[in-house]
Amino acid sequence: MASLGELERSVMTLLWDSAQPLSANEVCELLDEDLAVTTVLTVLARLEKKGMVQRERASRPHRYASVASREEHTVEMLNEVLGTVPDREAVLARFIGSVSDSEAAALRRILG
Amino acid sequence: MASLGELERSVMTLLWDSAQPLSANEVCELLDEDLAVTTVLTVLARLEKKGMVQRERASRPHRYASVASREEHTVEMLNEVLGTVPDREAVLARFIGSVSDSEAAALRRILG
DNA sequence: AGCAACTTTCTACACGCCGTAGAAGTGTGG
DNA sequence: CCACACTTCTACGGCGTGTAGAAAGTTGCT
Repeated sequence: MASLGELERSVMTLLWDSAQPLSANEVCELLDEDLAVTTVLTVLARLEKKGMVQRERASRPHRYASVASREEHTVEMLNEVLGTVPDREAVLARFIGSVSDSEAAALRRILG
Repeated sequence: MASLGELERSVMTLLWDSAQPLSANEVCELLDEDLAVTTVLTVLARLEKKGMVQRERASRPHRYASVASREEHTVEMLNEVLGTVPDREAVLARFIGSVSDSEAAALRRILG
């Protein structure tokens, strides 16, 4: 269970794209919506509880960073989806049948 | 958006595994929990609204069948997950790096 | 030390989804 | 036409999420 709401995802996207951990205020400014900083703090706390961000409590203001990279997290999601079926390979076969030629080529390359 | 709750998933599983369309009563009996038929009907109606089941309104009782196979649906889910990220291939690369040897072999076979 | 400004925590509310099902409505075989 | 089976309508409670004010905590300055 690591699915994200819309705002949660926006926040994660910022953290994923940032080289540095960010403060709640920085996140708040980078999000271009007009949100109270407490809203952002709530979301960050929830993401922390979900294990998706870690917070440096030492520094003031606290700084937040993603625990896993976007790719790692997305792979987890893929595996979660694949975990709902009895036959992963059947699904993967069909998935591969549905991707573009160039992506199929990329997959072949990756698989060596 | 075609994510499923727990009961919804149980119902879909029955429909996916059934060769024939099923009535609400049949679903209710096959689910081994002790649910009211109206509960099952509600869930089936919601699944219909989500576009996941189709209902034969002609026959009485109505019979319900899945619209897409389990594999088709799951592939849709995979694509939904992959749609949340700007670089599908980066995720797929990492995914492939995470699968077992035998599954990697299967993927190679599928890719031809 | 004491205040001002900033930051964090606590609490809360609304909304939508889901599990759950009773009450009321509708159709059908005898 | 009536009992029975089936369906629709309505509803409620819980949970996740977006949203944020009020209150509490911290820090730096004078």
